Amino acid sequence: MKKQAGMLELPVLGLLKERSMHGYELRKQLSAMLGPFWQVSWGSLYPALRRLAKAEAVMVEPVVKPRRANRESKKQGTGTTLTAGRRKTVYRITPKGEEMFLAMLEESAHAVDADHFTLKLAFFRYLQPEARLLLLERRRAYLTEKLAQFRNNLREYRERIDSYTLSMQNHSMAATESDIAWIDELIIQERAPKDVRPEISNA
Amino acid sequence: MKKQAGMLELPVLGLLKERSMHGYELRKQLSAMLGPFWQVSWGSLYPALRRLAKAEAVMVEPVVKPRRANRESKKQGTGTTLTAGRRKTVYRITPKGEEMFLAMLEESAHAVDADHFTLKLAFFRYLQPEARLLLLERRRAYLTEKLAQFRNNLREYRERIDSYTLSMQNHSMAATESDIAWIDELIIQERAPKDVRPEISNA
DNA sequence: GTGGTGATATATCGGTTCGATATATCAAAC
DNA sequence: GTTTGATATATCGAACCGATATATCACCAC
Repeated sequence: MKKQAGMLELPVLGLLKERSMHGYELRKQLSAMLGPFWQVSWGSLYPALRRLAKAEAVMVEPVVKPRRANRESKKQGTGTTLTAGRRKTVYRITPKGEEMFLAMLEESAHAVDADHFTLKLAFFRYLQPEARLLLLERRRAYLTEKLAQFRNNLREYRERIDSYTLSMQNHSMAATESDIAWIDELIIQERAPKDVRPEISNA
Repeated sequence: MKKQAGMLELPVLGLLKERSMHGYELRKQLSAMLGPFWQVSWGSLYPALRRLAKAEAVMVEPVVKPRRANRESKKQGTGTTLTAGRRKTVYRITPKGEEMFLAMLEESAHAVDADHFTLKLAFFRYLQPEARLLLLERRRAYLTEKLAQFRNNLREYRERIDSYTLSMQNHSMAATESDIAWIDELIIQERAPKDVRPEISNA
């Protein structure tokens, strides 16, 4: 039904791959990248970071706060307007973490439900075109199967379902069809040659 | 991000309100009602049933299997082709369970995310039109807010997001807009008088 | 200056859920 | 007769959510 199965590891590693970050910023970047429906909770993010640290996929760099102004001397020359100054725990990805990231990204199983697929898509640039197409096709097949299940389901239960529930299922089917159409666009763009530029367009 | 917070109680009580069922059938009916994306796991359904039993919202009726044919006499007259014959645990809703169901259904807070809203919608027929409109408006406001967050988000981060992620966010926004349009339809239908039939339509 | 508010930052707890797995019974196919 | 597949209940560990606690710091009003 929902989502659960070590899902944070992939995006966390993916973000740390670009630059080291601390937990709070990680969460912000996650929402920025995936949209406002993705608000990971602290109760899942921090344990996930600890798991990654334990697996030696990330290194912790406890940052000692540079104490902008000391109690005695109010204006010190060095770094007065630094952005930081607070206790932070910055995480940096390790070579082992990079391996884990790629392994998780390429693994084509489990990439099927909406959330896992979204997470992989966000790091598609690290995959080869063939690997991307594989994931896209799998996602498409999954959605097509769900659509068939919707139809079978309605064929069997339509009479027993009230109008609100029926409207919900119809909307849900339409959304699934829209998802498939979107995947199809992605597939087409993936198959389109990017380097060859037709000389017809003289705009 | 995802869904979690005693969500099964409402639909389980709602189904048992119509007729008593055992766990396995409950799961099937749940999928039939809500569609193929709703496949509750045993690990959440059975504990939920136990919670409900503990709260005296449901009663358990252990059904002794009618042993179609005894070991000695192969063909007994009574009930040869009964559909059952297996150990089952049938759950029946109690008056207290009915109260809980209505209380959970009417409570307008927390009705805001997609899953909770879907679950409430599936039992809208037990609500007054005003209560329905309240939930619909709340859901609409929530989606509108998310849409605004999408736009702010993109305004700030568009340059830093790659094309795959951008495509995903655009698709996600379109889906949210489609959700809002659907809610608007439901609101219109809810406000439309159902009894008054205009005499113009002479089809 | 000092007091309040809100953003930044990390952490933990309890309860819920998932996914996998185990174990049986029974119907029907083979 | 035996294998397969649907029915049926149950449990386990890992992961996740929501709420909550605790600080630090920037900023503004007064």
